[in-house]
Amino acid sequence: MTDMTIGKVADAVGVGVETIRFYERRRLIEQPPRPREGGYRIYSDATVRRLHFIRRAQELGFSLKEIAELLELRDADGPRADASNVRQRALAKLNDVDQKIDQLRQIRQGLAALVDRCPGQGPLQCCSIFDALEQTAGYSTNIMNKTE
Amino acid sequence: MTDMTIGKVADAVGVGVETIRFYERRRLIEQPPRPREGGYRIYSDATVRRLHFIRRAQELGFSLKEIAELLELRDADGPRADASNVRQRALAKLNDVDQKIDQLRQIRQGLAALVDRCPGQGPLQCCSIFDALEQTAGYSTNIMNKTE
DNA sequence: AATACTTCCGTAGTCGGCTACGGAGTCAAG
DNA sequence: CTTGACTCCGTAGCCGACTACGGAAGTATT
Repeated sequence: MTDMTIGKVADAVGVGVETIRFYERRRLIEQPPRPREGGYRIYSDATVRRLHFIRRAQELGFSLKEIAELLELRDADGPRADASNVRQRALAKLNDVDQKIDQLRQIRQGLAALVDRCPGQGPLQCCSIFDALEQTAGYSTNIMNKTE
Repeated sequence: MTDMTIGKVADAVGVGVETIRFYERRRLIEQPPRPREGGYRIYSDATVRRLHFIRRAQELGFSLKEIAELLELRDADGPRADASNVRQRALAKLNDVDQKIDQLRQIRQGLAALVDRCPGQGPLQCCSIFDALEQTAGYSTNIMNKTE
């Protein structure tokens, strides 16, 4: 594996160079070691993986702040980690995640219902996609019943 | 139905007054009729429904820009309005959502395992758990939601 | 060695989506 | 008719997450 300088890492992870430096400033990753002051940053595999994690988690709807918390949880691996604290935070996160999943399920259901009711061709007046979304009432989406 | 002034509408739709004016500036809704210059805005049912639509669509993961496009499509009420276009967007979103749910399940599982294996004391060493998210390989969900 | 490319840094700008401010004008209840 | 809540408007600020700039210095290529 060649020296992973910032540009290569950026390509590998699928983000911009500036974004990586931005994450560094935000303390999401450490500044990687460099040969002498002012040299180029050389990234370890671990850091590259960490960056992958950050992107994935972001795709999942976690904010950078939340991601920092998740990473902290993992970093708490070690002799000084206060396990009960970690456990508690893990539980809290688990809760968050469950909520997110629920929310996404609702969204999914809504979209599925829309797709289902939308003919996919012809003028829009025949497409009830908008009607469903205009309902004042809350989530009374009974149209769909087979989400899984 | 009483005169729907902006505050009532805001309450009904579940957004702030400023948000409605913001949507107006963004051309998501028209400025509603008012009794003489400088009077209060009085909202029609249609506009209130439109606002509901906007909120719902947002919950479904559409950005304001995308919503504007959807509304435009509908406003172009007539032979040129193409439902398949709308349907396709919805399908794309549905796909995104499904992927997100899958990944969240992975995280959930990881967190659950973490909680499970960490009894609340002692050092942690259960943290290869987030590995799934660190995988380099694989698809890259388009976080930016660029549907084009 | 000369050239070309990459990275360095700090600061500033952008974009989406609101949210706040403040001093007027409007309207409905008492 | 006064009071007080609501609304008017424009502009400014905020937050999150980047993205751009530009000149200097570090590497790589030939």
